[in-house]
Amino acid sequence: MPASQPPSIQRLPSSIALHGIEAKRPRGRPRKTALDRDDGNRRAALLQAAGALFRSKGFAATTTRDIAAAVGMQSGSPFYHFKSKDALLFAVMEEGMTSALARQHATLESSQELSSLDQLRGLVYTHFLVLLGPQSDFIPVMLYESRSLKPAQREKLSALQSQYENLWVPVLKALHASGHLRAPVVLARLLILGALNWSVQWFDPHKKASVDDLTDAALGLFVGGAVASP
Amino acid sequence: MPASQPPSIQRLPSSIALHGIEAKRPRGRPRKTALDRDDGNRRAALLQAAGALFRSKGFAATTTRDIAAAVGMQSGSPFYHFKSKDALLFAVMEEGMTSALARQHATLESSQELSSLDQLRGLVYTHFLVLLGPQSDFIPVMLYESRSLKPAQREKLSALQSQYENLWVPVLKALHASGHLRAPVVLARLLILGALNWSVQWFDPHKKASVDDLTDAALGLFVGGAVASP
DNA sequence: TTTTACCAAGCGAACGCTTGCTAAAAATAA
DNA sequence: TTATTTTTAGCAAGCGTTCGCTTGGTAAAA
Repeated sequence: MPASQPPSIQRLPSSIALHGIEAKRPRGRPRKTALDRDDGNRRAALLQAAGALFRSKGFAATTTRDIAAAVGMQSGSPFYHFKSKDALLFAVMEEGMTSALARQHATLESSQELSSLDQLRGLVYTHFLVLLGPQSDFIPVMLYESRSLKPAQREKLSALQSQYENLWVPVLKALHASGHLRAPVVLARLLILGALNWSVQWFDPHKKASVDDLTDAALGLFVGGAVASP
Repeated sequence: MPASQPPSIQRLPSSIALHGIEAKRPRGRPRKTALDRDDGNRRAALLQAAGALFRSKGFAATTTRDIAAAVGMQSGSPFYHFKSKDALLFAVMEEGMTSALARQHATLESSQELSSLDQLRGLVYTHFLVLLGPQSDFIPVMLYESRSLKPAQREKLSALQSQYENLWVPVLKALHASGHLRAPVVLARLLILGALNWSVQWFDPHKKASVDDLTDAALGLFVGGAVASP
């Protein structure tokens, strides 16, 4: 058995630790052969477990040991993949926000020729899916735990966040112009997103109301009895 | 170590100021005996400081030392007034919820003869005040930290909570019947309260929008473009 | 075909520090 | 005095994080 290794080993190659959403294999060489281990999945598993725990217990009340145990690791191991607990939180949020943005972009693109009203329906529906769909703890965590971030991280995230909010503005403006929306656009956006976001607190997939029902109710509430004057 | 605010004035018919939990103070003799627990302002100061800290940092991230320091005490002293950190959290929430209930009862009583629409306006306005008014960290704490409670405590609180929610139902039902509200009453209640509650996340008293503006916007959004009404 | 060198991935004990909470003593009224 | 409130000093548990070390595996040299 090889006894010991040279004294100065550079562990933790820093190029990997902080890499983005999808852990790419080291530059150049495709490292998969024969019995390829499930490699990149461990980092993703950590993200998902952390998301679920942060959501149900809160960030401060979740220990790194909890997270490790949830994916079958020992206490110190998550720190190979993430440099700190904070970094893990940030990664969860960034992942969620990036994915949500992409989904809403797709929604808007595919509803480009529809009425503003149907565009809003698309935004609302996708937003509900992002919040309440399967495996989506990431956005709720972002909504409820961003105070645990360091300022620099929060700044990065709120940039993504206002990008997301701005997607809604043109649609709401059009609805306001056509008389469907009877409230100042800025406040309307805040109130509407609030109503949707809050669903995280009470929505129960086992109850009868579906995401479709929610979408209908929301649209009825916000722009239901409208059209007003031509 | 600042934090003592000037005596804040309430803007609504309120003979029901922050009082809350059973006050067993014999009117004639203000003498304290063994059974007459402290009603001094130290306990209230602890409640208020805890509320502010729980709100800004979260329950788990707030230490009992933080709370003690905020009222100029040493680390062990809060435990003379509250038997545990949990009990302090519960007291904050119960105090807030009791006071909010009283305020809404008063609102409804004083608007009994008005139209359903104006009754809703009263409920919305008072709700905004409870959330955003001066010295009101109690309800936001309840909204965002109830997962930190023990089941027994949570149960007690959610009883108060559904009492609060049920105040809205008759008004919403009437509006639904008259065609002002275009969404199922139950979902409408959840969405509306969500929109209002979320304001805690973005409302800034230094910005131009006032609570009155918010109330107008909310009513416009929810029941704005509706049937012919006087 | 074997050896060598190296790698990513994870283990798990240990460290320094913070936490909620306690008990005794001290201070402050009544 | 006695009763109430606060300070003081600390404990035991738990926290995030570190670090020396092992493991399963690969690629290239021998």
